[in-house]
Amino acid sequence: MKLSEKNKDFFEMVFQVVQLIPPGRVTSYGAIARYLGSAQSSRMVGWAMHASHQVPGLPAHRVVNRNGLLTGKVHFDPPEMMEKRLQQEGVSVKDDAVVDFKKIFWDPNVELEIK
DNA sequence: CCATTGACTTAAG
DNA sequence: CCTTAAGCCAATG
Repeated sequence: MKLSEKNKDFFEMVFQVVQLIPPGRVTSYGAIARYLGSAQSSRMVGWAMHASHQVPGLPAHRVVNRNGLLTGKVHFDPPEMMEKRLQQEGVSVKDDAVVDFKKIFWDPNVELEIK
């Protein structure tokens, strides 16, 4: 093995965490970033999500911003699919924002435990 | 190679 | 409540 299977570390990690998000729950870019050790580089998580198109079955709709707003909904096939899926999983969305966001917030740092 | 942008976040006014 | 500014790192032109 040489320098072939590197790169994508961050992306892979993001995808894994996103897929680990349980139904009816949501998380934020910052939380994922922190879990990955990028703490303040929540933007990179966003970029990773931008590349999520190469990962089918990725529940990107469960990832919202710190405000619980569906900021990335416009990047979905039909933008309304994001909130649609969330509602489908039992997550109430109002005005492009997740209702009781704090309650259904899923923090990988907590749920996946910190070591 | 430099400049701009981006699915973010926090702080300050 | 809304606007600016700055920090962060990668991708794109």
